[in-house]
Amino acid sequence: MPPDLRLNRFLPYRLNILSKKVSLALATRYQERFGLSIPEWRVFATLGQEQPLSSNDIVERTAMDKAKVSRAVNRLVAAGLLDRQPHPHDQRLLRLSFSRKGRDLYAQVAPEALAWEAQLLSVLTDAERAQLWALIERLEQRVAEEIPASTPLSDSLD
Amino acid sequence: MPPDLRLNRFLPYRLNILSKKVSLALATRYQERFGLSIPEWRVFATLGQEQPLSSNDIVERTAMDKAKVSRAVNRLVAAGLLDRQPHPHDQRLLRLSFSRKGRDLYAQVAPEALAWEAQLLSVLTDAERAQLWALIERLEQRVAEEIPASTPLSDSLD
DNA sequence: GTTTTATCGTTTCAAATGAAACGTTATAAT
DNA sequence: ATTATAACGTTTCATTTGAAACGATAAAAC
Repeated sequence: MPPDLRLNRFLPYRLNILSKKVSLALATRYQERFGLSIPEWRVFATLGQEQPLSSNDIVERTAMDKAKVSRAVNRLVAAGLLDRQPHPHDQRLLRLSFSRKGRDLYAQVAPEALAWEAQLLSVLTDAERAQLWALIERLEQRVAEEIPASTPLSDSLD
Repeated sequence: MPPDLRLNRFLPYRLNILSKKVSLALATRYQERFGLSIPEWRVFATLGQEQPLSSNDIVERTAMDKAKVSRAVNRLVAAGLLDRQPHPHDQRLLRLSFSRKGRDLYAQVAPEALAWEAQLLSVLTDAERAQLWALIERLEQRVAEEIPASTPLSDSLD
């Protein structure tokens, strides 16, 4: 008797596919309209929340590899979207923040990202949306117990 | 006024993190206990559903790149887990199926994967689990509308 | 029947990835 | 104070990646 593992009812599989599709759909827009790669967008959006931030802060908040963050930050600085200053009290840290140009771009990108998300979530009722967040929360907390804290979540895992 | 994009309430972001964590937790087990990488596991599990399958069938079912599938299949064949035969009526196709060894391994791996998933899902009630599947289904269908059909879902997208 | 055109799986190659080593700066231990 | 240890961000380098080119087979067009 074969074990009853149906892939389309296997959570890791379905989550992976869903997550990829969502990322792909959104990434296409970032790329085409604003020239941002995914890692760049992640860094950029993170700074949209809170500024200034060190590279390491971004690593923690995005679960990206620090080399990847370093490269994305460099590209964003080179593109004139971020300012990078040394931290006054700790020379190891960077103080990353939006440049004027970065702030302007964020003001364009963020509403569009939100609108896109709203459109996606419009297939759900308010109650279902609330459920969704609750479920994600619970699952993430549960799975985090199995992972040594602060393990970088590499891309090669899916 | 800054746009109100809170990343921990932004679905693409949360899905990506959750998906990565789940994959990481599970991948660690596959790797340590059975020596299977993620792409290998994906191919392997897909064949667990249905046999024989061509490489292309696997590409369609897993949303993996065909080069990646090709390489994973080669490794699995080299490891003696799969049999690869030419298709009798179409020389372009391969007929991939479990070898004896592959079937034995699957009989070991699959129940463990299911048990792990059950443990993860044990934080949810039956009703919540049903909700989860329904939500995933709806979202995936919705987002699929924005993606040109059969776009390969590359890893670099997260 | 011959010639396109399409499909399948592999291979090639440039780009992206991430583990580890590194230089630099800060903190802890003695 | 000196020394050892740790943290931050960059760089190096071997591996993985996927887009495109490829050879081989099949189907379609003519």
